[in-house]
Amino acid sequence: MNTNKIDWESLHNKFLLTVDVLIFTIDHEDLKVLLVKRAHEPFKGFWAIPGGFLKLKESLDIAALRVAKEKTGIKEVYLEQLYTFGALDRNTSVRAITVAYFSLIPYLKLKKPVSDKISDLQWFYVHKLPKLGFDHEIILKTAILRLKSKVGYSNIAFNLLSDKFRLSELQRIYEVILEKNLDKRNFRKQILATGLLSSTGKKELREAHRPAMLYRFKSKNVVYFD
Amino acid sequence: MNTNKIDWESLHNKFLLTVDVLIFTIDHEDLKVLLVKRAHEPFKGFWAIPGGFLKLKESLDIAALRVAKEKTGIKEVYLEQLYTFGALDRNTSVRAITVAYFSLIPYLKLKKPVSDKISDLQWFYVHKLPKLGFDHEIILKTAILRLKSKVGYSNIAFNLLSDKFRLSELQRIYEVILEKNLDKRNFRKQILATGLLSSTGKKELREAHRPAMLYRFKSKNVVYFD
DNA sequence: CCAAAAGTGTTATTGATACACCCATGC
DNA sequence: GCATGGGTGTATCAATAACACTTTTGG
Repeated sequence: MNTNKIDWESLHNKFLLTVDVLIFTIDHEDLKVLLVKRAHEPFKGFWAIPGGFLKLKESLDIAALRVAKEKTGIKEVYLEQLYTFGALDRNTSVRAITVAYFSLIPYLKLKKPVSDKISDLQWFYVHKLPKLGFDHEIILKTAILRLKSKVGYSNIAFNLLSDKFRLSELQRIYEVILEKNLDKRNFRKQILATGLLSSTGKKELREAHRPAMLYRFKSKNVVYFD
Repeated sequence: MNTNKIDWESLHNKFLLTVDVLIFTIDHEDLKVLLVKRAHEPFKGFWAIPGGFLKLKESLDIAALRVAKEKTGIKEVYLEQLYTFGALDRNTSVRAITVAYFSLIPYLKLKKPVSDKISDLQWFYVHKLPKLGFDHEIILKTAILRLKSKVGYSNIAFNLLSDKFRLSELQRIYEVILEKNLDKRNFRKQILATGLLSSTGKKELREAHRPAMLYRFKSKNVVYFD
């Protein structure tokens, strides 16, 4: 069997196969997602999850990484496959299958506002969303649910902070994702008990309160708890 | 934008998009998976996970259901999307993307041995597997892991039993999936505490021991615990 | 009466939750 | 000295884990 001999017509292979990437970050307010304003039909003018067509010589993971890099300018990002959406009515024109990924980015790595020129790329608070095209509201909800549940049994949320941080910052990340307040003492006990953090020994100064000890992650590799 | 005008060549859309379905059941021994012997290249003669090409007018879920029905003859099966596999080296010839699902079937619904004629369809204990084609060992491992973890926080395992059953049967299902023995008293306490079972009031007789109370699931809808 | 699976409660351990005050710094 | 967030320990409660004997039936 040779690639050249395949009769693609007969394989009923007329799908668009796209990879969409939900790019999340958490600022001092809330969870944010990066959206693009569509320049073409269908859903021209609507906001949508960034994505692209899968290339022939590209794995799904690499395609997702490419999209994430293109939009954020960051080379190393946390990426995880979310779900594949393939209902019949999810696109208005052509049959499209989308493999959705989500990505977590530390807010501090985004100092330069993402693509000044391209104003059709914009961060939105997930609780203040515009109208989205396609079935992207469903995809976004799926991603937020996954994030919320996975935070409970893994260290996935570490990927929303850069190397040095205060425990109170980490706690805020968890509070934003879980949408509830946590007890400071219990949080510290538990997070330190995982053994995944180490103190840098340094303290953050120049603020009008007692300086906080800075911690770092021993590794950002995802670890699953019981 | 009109479907007829799409230039499929230019979209680099030369993928095979398949839907593979891992069909599981548990007999008196262990967890089993249904495999097919491949009649054609690539991997001719190897055993593989049943699957098929996605049809143009068919959602992913429906495609998976079709495959599951074809192979088991059962209309209503539990199905769940597992993961989408799209590495470059997963197939020897053509670029193929596979959306994998898994399905759980009560052993008793399989009374008639699946497709007598088609001896290239066969159940295998997941701990006594033949050599599999493609990347199907990885897919299978992924599925087993998912099943194992999900049993811990959902009632997904209910789908491996038919309507009436003894608590000891249910316990065996859990033990097989978790690959460890459970304490009878604790298991009963916990499973009854979910409120998802109800006693039928009837007992199973004609066995050389004290007859067991038969239970049923109030619903097989998947419920997630904390 | 023997074999085989059904059924049943209590205790100990562990993990999760609730809760309030002093500390170090900048201004 | 006051405002601000940093840092710390204990007691209660809930969930989980460990553990052994009696019961009912068929043969």
